[in-house]
Amino acid sequence: MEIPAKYNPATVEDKWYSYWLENKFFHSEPDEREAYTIVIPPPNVTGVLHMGHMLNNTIQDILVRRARMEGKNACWVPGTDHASIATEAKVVKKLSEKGIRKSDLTREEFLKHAWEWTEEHGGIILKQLRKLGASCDWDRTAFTMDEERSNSVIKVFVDLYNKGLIYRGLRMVNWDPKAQTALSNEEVIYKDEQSKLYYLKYYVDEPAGSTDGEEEGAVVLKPEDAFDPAVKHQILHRDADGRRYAVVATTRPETIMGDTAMCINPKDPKNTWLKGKRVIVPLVGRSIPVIEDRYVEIEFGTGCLKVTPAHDTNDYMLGKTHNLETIDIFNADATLSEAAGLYVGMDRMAVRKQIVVDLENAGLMEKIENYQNKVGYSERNADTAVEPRLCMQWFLKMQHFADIALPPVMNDELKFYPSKYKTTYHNWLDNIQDWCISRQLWWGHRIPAYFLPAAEGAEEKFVVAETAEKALELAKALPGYENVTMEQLRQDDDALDTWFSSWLWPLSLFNHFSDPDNKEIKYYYPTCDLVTGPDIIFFWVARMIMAGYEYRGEMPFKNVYFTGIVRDKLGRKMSKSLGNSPDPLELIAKYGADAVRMGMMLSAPAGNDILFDEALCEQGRNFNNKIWNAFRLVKGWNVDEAAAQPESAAVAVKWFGAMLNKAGAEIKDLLSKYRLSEALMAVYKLFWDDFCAWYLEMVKPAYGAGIDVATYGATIGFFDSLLKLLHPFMPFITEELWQNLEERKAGETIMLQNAPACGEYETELLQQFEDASQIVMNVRNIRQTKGISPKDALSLFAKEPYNAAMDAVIKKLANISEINVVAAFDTQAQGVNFMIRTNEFFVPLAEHINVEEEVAKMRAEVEYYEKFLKQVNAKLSNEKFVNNAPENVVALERKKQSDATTKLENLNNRIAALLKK
RNA sequence: GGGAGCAUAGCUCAGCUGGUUUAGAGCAUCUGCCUUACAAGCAGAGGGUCACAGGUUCGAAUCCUGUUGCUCCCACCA
Repeated sequence: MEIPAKYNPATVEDKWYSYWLENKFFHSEPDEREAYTIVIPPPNVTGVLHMGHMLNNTIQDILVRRARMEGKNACWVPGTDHASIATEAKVVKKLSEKGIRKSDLTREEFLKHAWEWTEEHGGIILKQLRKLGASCDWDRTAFTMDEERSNSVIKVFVDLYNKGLIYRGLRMVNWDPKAQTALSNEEVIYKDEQSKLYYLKYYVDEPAGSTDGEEEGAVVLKPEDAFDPAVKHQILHRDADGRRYAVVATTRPETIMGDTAMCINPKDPKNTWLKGKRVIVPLVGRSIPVIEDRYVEIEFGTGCLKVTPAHDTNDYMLGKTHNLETIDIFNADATLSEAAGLYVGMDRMAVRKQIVVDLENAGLMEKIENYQNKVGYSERNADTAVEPRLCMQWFLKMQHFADIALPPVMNDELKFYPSKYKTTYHNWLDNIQDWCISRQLWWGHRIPAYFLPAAEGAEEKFVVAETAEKALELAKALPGYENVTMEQLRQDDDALDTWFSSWLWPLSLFNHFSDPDNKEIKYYYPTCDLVTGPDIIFFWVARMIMAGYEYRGEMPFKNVYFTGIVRDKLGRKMSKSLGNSPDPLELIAKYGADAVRMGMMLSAPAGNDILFDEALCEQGRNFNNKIWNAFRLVKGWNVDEAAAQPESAAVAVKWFGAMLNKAGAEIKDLLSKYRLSEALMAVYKLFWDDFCAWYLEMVKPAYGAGIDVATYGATIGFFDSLLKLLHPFMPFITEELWQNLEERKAGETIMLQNAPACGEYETELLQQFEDASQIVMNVRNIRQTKGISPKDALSLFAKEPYNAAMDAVIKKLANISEINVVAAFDTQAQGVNFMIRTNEFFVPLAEHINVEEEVAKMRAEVEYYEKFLKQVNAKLSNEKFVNNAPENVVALERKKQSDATTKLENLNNRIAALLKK
């Protein structure tokens, strides 16, 4: 059979993925085996695969495949998230391209479009996951808005409301004016921005020339004067007409129409003259009081703060404490409302530009400074600055959940990898804020609250129930509402935050809420590992833990593996605008899925960011090719029934068997600690270095000769074990080669084989081989430096004591004709000597020797060992060391001492012998 | 402003409770090879004052303190 010299992934990957699907190898049903469960972090239903998914899902697939090969009943449940705000934004955009505005549609019409979009584009990402080999149980594919998941959400909402944990309240929320919805605190991303600090003049509401409140020593500042915020005396401003004014620094001059007070710190010496006065809002002309509150930072700006309770969280708090009026000057889309009086209908950003001009023209602008501040942006609408806005929203009380979710993580019942995220988790739970769960969106789970007709001005009444029918029943039970009709009930228009469905994911996937005692949830829950990014530790991980304990009294998963963020090789985040994000599918097409998986894993220790470089995929591809060619070699051998097993092969088989046991145990240990990249590196070295570079070279028959039965059988067995160790990392090539390694029955797969058992091994054998390989490398080095071809056989002298166990191997790999064990080397012979540990070796080389060179080399060694010995001696002559250090450490130092002494003796003897001639 | 983490070879990282011959790996580099599995390869080699400064200790990359430089998270300084 002729096998091509290069591995071509494209020809095998689809074939084996279909084979796995046809045979339902990914499908899991509860049985008597131990369950191993992972629920996928559901990607956005309309999303496409990016490098982050590639990393995350590769890790999950490795864990799942490994678990399967450990005999566990592995179940990886896939699904997608409805991602309410992101998806709704996409649908709105698509509709607007067709000239349709959302406001022109009814809720039902809009949802019809959204579902169409979801069905058309949804699930593309799940198809893409197949390309990378993901072994998800596709029969279980779920969606956060399918029937079971939706019912779960509604049940939970009603339950939490009945428990008194959900409430409705007028609060300052983060408003996304583009999507026109509230956002949770977690959905706001703050970015540093270069902006301006505007210094506005607020004239005091008093006649020109007043001096009321001024103390002696008060300084009258001119606009051009430098302003020192730390001054300890009064500072005031007076214009040419003798009118006094205060200066307020603000980044948002467009909000002055909503000002209802000016605030100073009562302890601020600069501004005491303002106490009890009223000032006039520039341009607007409205008179507002000066209030005092210690919240104001004395040294910021001028120490005067404009208070706009409707448009700033802190100002809102101030407004509450000081009973200030609240003037909401913005519409929902952040244009100015009638209440503003000025600039009505203009967008806030346009108003900012215009009002600056108008203030300057009116002489009300003291100065403008450059200023760097933080501006909040919507996480899902990246170009939209959020606006603090006061409105009625639904909240979930979080303290109860923080209380139940903190202990299990802190005491390691539920483990985080890496554990540093425990601190992050702890801090967040310690300062937990109530969760704003309502969104003014249509795409999502509609809040099951129903408002009742109420008299003008009376407080709105509502009932919360799973269905409108139940709501009506509840309503009729209320005093005065006995005759209320279905038509009079009005369901809340808002939808729930996406994460309000995601936090139930491990529960709702196994139908906990419709049937809490069902067989599946009992079997698969708690799930085993969760693999996700640290960026959603609050959004998702923490909240799943809360829901898990609240509804099942049990953790949702035993371990959380936090992946890093995929960056480019310069350490920059991958982003569309930088164009530094490769398309995973293109990479797979170019290098093969196995190679890309390996490329991702090579540099991805848990929790560390991975600096992705396409060169890593190349390394993966090269490794695939290496495996492929090893296979070609082995399958190309002719088995010779009559051939006896050569000594070198017998030794090689024994040695590699030991090696495999050792590496297998190491790999198992690394995997159990989630050190996947190190586990992969261990397999890589085992295959490339130990198996290919050493073992195969040792057993390789001479050209044209056949291989004996025993060696061939052992080699096939080793290859089989290696493929199994590799399979979780590189599923496709390992299945392809495993299927061709030996006759297989229909329906067999490497996927369901047990990982090689790792038993005891002889450490002595490994040490002997270590020495032998050192000898081989020394001889090769001699050949290289002396220009001797590997084809010319050399002879080797070994000084007693010497263990000849590996002689056959040394002869074969170093092309040595004979190994002579002697008591002393012939001082007359020309050649090169070397040492392995304290053993001396000598290669006679009649004509290649330059005595001076050899002596110089050995003298350098002498120098090295003398220095070394001096250090060791110093240690050993230190009484404190000998008395305090543990016995084994002292013994080791003595061994070093005697070894170094022997080496020095050897070297000096050899130098003397060389020079004698 | 608060908190966490990091700093070891050109790059990416191991180095666990301090002691294992004056620090390891992969990649990259250099030298020699188209040797009959593989040039996507083979053989060999070079490369580090473990960020800096103190301290603890018989002994420190490892523990402590400080300094510097990065990274991330949280927080309402207009």
